[in-house]
Amino acid sequence: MIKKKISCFDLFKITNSGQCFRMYQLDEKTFETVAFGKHLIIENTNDDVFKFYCSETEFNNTWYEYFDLSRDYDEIINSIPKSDIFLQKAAFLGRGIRILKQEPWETLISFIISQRKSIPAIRTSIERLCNNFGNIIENNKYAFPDALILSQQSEETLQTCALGYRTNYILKTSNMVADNLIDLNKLSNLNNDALLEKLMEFPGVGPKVANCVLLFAYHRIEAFPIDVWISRILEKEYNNNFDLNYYKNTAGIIQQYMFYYAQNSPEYKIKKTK
DNA sequence: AAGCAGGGGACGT
DNA sequence: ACGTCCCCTGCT
Repeated sequence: MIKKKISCFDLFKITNSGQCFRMYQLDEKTFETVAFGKHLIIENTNDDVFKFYCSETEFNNTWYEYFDLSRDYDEIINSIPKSDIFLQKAAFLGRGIRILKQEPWETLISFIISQRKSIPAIRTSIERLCNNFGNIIENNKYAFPDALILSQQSEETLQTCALGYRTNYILKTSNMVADNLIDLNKLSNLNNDALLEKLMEFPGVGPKVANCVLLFAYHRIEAFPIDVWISRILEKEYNNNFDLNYYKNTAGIIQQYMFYYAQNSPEYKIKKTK
């Protein structure tokens, strides 16, 4: 176990930020996640003190980068202009969210699944995928299955993970990666535009999913995925006149604050037509 | 308690 | 620019 003092690190908000789907809250102060084939438990003992239940080597080699701990998020929040009242508000609410650096393969499949699904439904699908096809790590904890294993499954077998019409996307994408038509780990040296274009070669990957993979796996902080929640914000708060150029270097982080605000504010709950 | 609407889109037409 | 793809979840 190692103990760290970290500011701007809110595990509850990260768990519910919609960028990862395998992080769970165990009790008031304890969270767990599985990533990179490792199971991690973190305890938020008080204020900004955290206990990571892993070796120091594992912390340094895996989790430090995974949780983006080298970045100063307060500096980013402070750089938001006072005139942007909405973002001030959203950043205050979302303070503590960090942009995770997740595995490209897992992120790609997760966000293909995400289309037209609610977050709990996405979690269910991914959990079944891991339990059914992933390597066991320890009791009841399974790694995210690799492309080869998934490519060997039949449509019927994959359907047990409640993937719906996305089954075919995932099967084809798995085949492309298993056959090494696109090597996800070698895409890191592409610039944002080229990377986006490359990812969109996978079936079921359009601009939104590709931008999520850019941001949450390749850690391109400039990526700005626009989903239904963000477009509601851009319409309601900015009258569709949001100047993204102004926030170009931190667009992805700004996007997370917007998303979190939309998810947690009553005025953005889905309206029911009576 | 069953039935219905809607959900972090992409794709073919 | 539109309808359609599928199924889980949360509402009534």
